[in-house]
Amino acid sequence: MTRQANITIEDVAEAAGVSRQTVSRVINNGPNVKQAVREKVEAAIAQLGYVPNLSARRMGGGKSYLILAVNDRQRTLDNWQAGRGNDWVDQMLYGGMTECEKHGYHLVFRLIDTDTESGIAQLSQVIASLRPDGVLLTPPHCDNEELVALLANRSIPCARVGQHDSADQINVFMDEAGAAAEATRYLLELGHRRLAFVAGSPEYGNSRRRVQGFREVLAKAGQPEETGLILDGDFRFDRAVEEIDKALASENRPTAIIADNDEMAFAALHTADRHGLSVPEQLSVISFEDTPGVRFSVPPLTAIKQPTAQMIARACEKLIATARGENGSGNFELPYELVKRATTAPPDD
Amino acid sequence: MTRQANITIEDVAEAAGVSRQTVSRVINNGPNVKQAVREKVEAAIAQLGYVPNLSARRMGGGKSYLILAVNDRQRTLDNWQAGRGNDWVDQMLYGGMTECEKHGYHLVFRLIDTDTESGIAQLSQVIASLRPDGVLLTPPHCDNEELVALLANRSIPCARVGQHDSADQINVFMDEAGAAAEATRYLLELGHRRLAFVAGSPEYGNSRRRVQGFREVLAKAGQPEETGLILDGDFRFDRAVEEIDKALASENRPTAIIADNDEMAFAALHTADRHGLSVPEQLSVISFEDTPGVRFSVPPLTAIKQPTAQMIARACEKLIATARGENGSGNFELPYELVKRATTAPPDD
DNA sequence: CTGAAAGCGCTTACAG
DNA sequence: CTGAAAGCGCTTACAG
Repeated sequence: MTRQANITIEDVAEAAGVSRQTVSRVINNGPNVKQAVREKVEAAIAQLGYVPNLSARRMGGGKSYLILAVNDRQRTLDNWQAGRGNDWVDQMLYGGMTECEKHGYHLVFRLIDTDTESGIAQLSQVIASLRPDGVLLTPPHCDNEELVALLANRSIPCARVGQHDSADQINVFMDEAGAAAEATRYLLELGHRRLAFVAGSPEYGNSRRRVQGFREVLAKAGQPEETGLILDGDFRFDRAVEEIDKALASENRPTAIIADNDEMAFAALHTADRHGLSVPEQLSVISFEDTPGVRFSVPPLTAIKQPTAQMIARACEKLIATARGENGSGNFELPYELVKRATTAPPDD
Repeated sequence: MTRQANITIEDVAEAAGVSRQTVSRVINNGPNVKQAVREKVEAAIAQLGYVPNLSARRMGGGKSYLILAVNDRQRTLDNWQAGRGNDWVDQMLYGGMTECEKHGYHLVFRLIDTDTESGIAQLSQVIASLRPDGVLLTPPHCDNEELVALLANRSIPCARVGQHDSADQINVFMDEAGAAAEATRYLLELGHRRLAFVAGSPEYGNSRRRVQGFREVLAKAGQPEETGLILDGDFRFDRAVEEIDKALASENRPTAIIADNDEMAFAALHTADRHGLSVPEQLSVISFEDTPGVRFSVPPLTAIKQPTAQMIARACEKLIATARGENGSGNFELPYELVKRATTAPPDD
């Protein structure tokens, strides 16, 4: 093991008997290097244990080899603080780090406010400081056109995870409306006729798309208006309990509930219990997330499993391709899965 | 909002009518700047929306404003892949990101192999490339003297989270032996006389310390040798099931089990069920972690709650202090907590 | 208290 | 196919 620190491109050049420039070509896989020279340089690099200094590369006008992954600040912090875990973040890191590593990139994870004004300030700050080669926006930031415009203005490639079909960019998503539709059809097939959808925040485009998928299936099935109740949640337990409580207390209470996330699905379980309704016999529940708690819940929740890690990985891949001068933009849809567990069954009555 | 991109120190200097040097003094809170000049510069910075370029700062010989947080590669990846969540990582990010942000630092999270040879290679790689101002090592890396030596050799401050009392460094930890002792005493007080401790990997110093705390309490209580059974686990479910299975099948089966992590505690719950033993009536279980799944498990697990986020935050704080030229080294013990839930009770027989 | 100079380790045009 | 020059945006000594 070579213990000597701070080996520079100059050291490699000297050891290989070439110019600094040629070494640069080799480490950047540039053209115009004779095979013999390339090998000599590579040998010197290996022998000295040379690793290019990222800051210098960036300063030289090259790339930063940094991908910035941005997530919703308040929700992430809340989840962490409550010790609730945060599977979405875990899967972001999983998909993002492994993909970045593959290409010699580093992933920097950041939390940014949902409020547009401070979000803009925070994002400007971090991109000015880090100068990432690409920025990855997740919900709800992926729906924020001001953030997207800021990035465009600074000529930083942007990947929107959870955003559909916006032009000239990298959009990675799953078919949210389709997933909601599939969950709805499944409940219909089980025989349910009074369904409720506990929506998350309308700030999230995905929430809107799911509500839409839910509605369309019911309309197509020729169900009357009151078949599909929309409850206005905000992704949180307490608010969901309130809304579900009212719904279950009504005369024509729903026999099945689709929740926009796990926390609200737990709220459904909780509220059903308070109303003395057994799950799934008297109330079916489907969640729109599939975090670890879901599988351990009692009973284990039927849920839509999102391809989070895969979406983030794809976004990073396309961002890196773009940084390399290839055209990475496009729309990439990844498959979800409806995982049937123990909270869904035909209605009792 | 100033949309102009790439504002440099030169622009600020010009706007404020001072030299680049003076601006540098202001942004680095250096001495020797007249109040009036400082204010003029600060106004220019605010007006232009100037944010220093990190790469340039590093290149100029300054700090990188990067803290590298290192975690066990294989275990982290396994947890993520299994969709099991990873509360330790979440809490690392929570404590690390918030603390780093406070000081204008960025946290970079990295996975490094436990195997010393590739671990060394990966760590050299990433520090040569990123040049962080400090590196934070978690178990089991915090116990790896080669890694610590590598960092010392490169003059990069190192904080060991989970390492106790190593000289001349930043060590942050909780009293692992004390926590194991407290859990053990609690079981003894409940009336248990045949206890088992499912140990994690001996690669982890903390595992060894806990086993020690467990043994000492039993010895002090004058319990005979066979009172405290040590089961050799490896933190994983399957292996723990095997070991616990054997223990529960024995004639003098333990009436209480302390597991070195949640997964093995779940294994205890699972195995108890297979043996027709009810928890806590016929078997008490205490876990040495307190991840979200634990609170949702049936029954909810009694557990030692580790101050993970706080330890990481403290480590970052001390690393940043050291980077600033202050002496951050020392030993910092943070408090744990025994959270009593539903898996512990007096023994039945 | 303030500024002019040198240099960090690269890459990007530009020559040859 | 290869090299010499310039420059990226800062900070660190060094002058004054």
